[in-house]
Amino acid sequence: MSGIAYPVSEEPEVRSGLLESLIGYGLRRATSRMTADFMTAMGELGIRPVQFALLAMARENPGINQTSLGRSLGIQRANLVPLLNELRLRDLIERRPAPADRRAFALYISEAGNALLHEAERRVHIHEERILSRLGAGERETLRELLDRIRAD
Amino acid sequence: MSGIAYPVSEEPEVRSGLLESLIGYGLRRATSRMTADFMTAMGELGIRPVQFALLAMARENPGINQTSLGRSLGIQRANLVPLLNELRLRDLIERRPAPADRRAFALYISEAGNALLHEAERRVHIHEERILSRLGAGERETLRELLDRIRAD
DNA sequence: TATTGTTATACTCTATAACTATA
DNA sequence: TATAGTTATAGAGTATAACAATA
Repeated sequence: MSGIAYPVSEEPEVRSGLLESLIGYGLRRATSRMTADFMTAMGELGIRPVQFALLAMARENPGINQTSLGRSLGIQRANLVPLLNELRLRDLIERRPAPADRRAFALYISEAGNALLHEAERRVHIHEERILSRLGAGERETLRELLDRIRAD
Repeated sequence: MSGIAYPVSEEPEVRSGLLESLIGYGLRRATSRMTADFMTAMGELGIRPVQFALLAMARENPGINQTSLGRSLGIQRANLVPLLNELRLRDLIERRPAPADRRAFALYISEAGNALLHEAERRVHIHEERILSRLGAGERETLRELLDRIRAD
């Protein structure tokens, strides 16, 4: 007997049976690939996923405050501070005193932020189309819905 | 007109239409919740997702080397070093000279590693059952398969 | 008393470049 | 020349505790 035959010049296959059976592992790997391609898609725009999310939320919720913004994105208030500082330094968002609460700030996307988000959005759609090319429209909707049910508490 | 009526003592709903339409965002949020609950499930075992994956791979692929291990998990060789050092310090994995290549090491899960992985695996299944309770068996299989298609290149 | 925003800090994950010893 | 493992380092994500100003 010559033992197990492997294809010439390939190493023995690596097993990962347990991991492949876990949804959590599949989620991690899929998210990792998605994030890497997101960064490629943004290229010189210098927009990471978090920043894209912040700009999108600022556009859709003009005047939102930091606590509410953080809660809706799952980002802690403390971690939001440097993220928003960077966006303000780049003049992508603006901050004004909140009218009814002198502790809080009202956040707004700027003109430049709107323009950048518009281009980023265009690229995100190309990016998602590229990564999800193996999924039909119905499958994408199914996936979105299943992911939502995992997120919900 | 009194304006839009909100439920008493709740803040106005936050919109996130764009983000909710993106699979990438759904993946990030679902992974985030999954990871947090994974950590809770492991409790005092002190096992993070990466370490769980390393132990599982070492168990299923006795004698695997670091490069091959890293490639199959999507971890760079350089980042693997401190991770494996920690597992070796805790006597969860062992390293021996690779028989056919004096540059390489052969990795093996230890007795203690096997015992710990066994308990971790038990908890992981409880954890996945808890998070995926809203998904039927067919839906879980569908999700696994869709995630695999996203991971593939 | 509770909440908003902030600072400081510590861990972890990820990416890159450069080195050594072997192949 | 290429590969296995290592070191060093830097950027980014995430978590906690504590504080000042205001509610």
